[in-house]
Amino acid sequence: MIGSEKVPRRRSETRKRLIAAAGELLVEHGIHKASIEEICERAGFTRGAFYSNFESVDELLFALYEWNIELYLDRLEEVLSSTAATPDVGEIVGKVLNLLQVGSHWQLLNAEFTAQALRNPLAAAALSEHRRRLRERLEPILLSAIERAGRKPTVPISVLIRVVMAAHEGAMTHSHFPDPGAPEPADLSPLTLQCILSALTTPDRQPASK
Amino acid sequence: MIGSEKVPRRRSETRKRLIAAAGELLVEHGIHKASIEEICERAGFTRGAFYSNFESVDELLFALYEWNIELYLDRLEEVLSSTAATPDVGEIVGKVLNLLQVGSHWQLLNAEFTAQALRNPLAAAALSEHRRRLRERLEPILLSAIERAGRKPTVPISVLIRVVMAAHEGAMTHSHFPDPGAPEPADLSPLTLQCILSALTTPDRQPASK
DNA sequence: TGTACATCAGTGAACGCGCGTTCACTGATGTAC
DNA sequence: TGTACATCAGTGAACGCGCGTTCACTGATGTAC
Repeated sequence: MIGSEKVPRRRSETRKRLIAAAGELLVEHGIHKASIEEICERAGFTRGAFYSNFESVDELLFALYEWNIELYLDRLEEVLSSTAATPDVGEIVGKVLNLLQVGSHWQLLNAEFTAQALRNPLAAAALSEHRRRLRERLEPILLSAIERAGRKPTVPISVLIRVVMAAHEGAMTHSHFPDPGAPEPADLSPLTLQCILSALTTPDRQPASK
Repeated sequence: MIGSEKVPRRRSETRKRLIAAAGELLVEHGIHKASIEEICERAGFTRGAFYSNFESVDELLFALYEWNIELYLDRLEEVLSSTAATPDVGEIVGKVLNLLQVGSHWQLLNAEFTAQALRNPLAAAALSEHRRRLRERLEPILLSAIERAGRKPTVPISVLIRVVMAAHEGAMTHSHFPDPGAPEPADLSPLTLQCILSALTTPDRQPASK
């Protein structure tokens, strides 16, 4: 009985190392340039180990994406527990969304998976599902932050959260390629979120903190 | 003298066909899965023609991106000339930006190049330059549309245009992966742009049209 | 205008290697009795 | 507790092909005289 857990545990450890190696290589020079041999070498296995754990490269890619979604959501939990007391709506939203994007790793993954999802329906479904889970988690936070600021949404909260997430993603992406000529805000996200929140909420009562 | 133009003209035709073939294959299954052989076959050449025209696959990819930027800007000109009379700010901006994104071809290119730009500084520079050119072209249009609506920006126009473009890109990307569960607006872009324009402009005088 | 020569874009055969895929195997771990 | 057997994760050698890269070539086009 202990044994029957031990074998799969080792097996899943191998999967994890292969997935992690694939993730590193994706960041370094893109998934599609990474060979199975390279992934296995990086993970400290021979190529046979790959075929013993995965059917195809695509299966590995999906596993990689799923794994990163879990990481993403885990980090979200962390961030939320440490910012719950922040009163300002724009600030909390920006903080939450930004802390998840430290470095460009997630953006790289996101860009590659978006490209994949635009032509592969299975990948598209995975991406939709990921966003759905993220929205689900963010909705109550956003709503309560808006309430604490003494405002209320003028559109359904589900619409508001989608607009916020989409605009934030665009702002993050664009912020990574700043205009060398114009000395503008390095990060467009706070301003963008502020626009959306002020346009799609309206004063309700006095802020709770006052 | 005529001849000295004729030879390069034929040569550039070959380049064009190779670039076009690479574009088709990028849309179909991603650039990195396309082999030089496949690109040449699609274009109706043998592999030698590739090496006669390009140093490397990367050079071809850059050419592909440049070529699409030209297409993009050309289509922009067309769209602008046919919508110049539209009075509503949000409408004109949305129309202009949306018409450029018919189908998902441009989004696919954009996603792949964004991924590339996140790790390759040369690609990043190309992307920045492309956005700069697009902004340059859009700025006066946006400004005059805002003026016609009797409003004026509350932030520098260069900031406004960046926020608009970034938010629109995010909205377009997210709109491609709708939530199967929620019956929400299929296209998030109009609402998003409306938010930004109402938050970052203020009434100036009566609208010109009234 | 005609002949001989030069240029050069694209051909297609040949080379060879990187790497995907397979598979008989090893040795560690678990199970039966 | 010990012996014999079963399972199964990962090994590593072998196969072979797809494809990147090279290069001597062909034939079309241009140039000189």
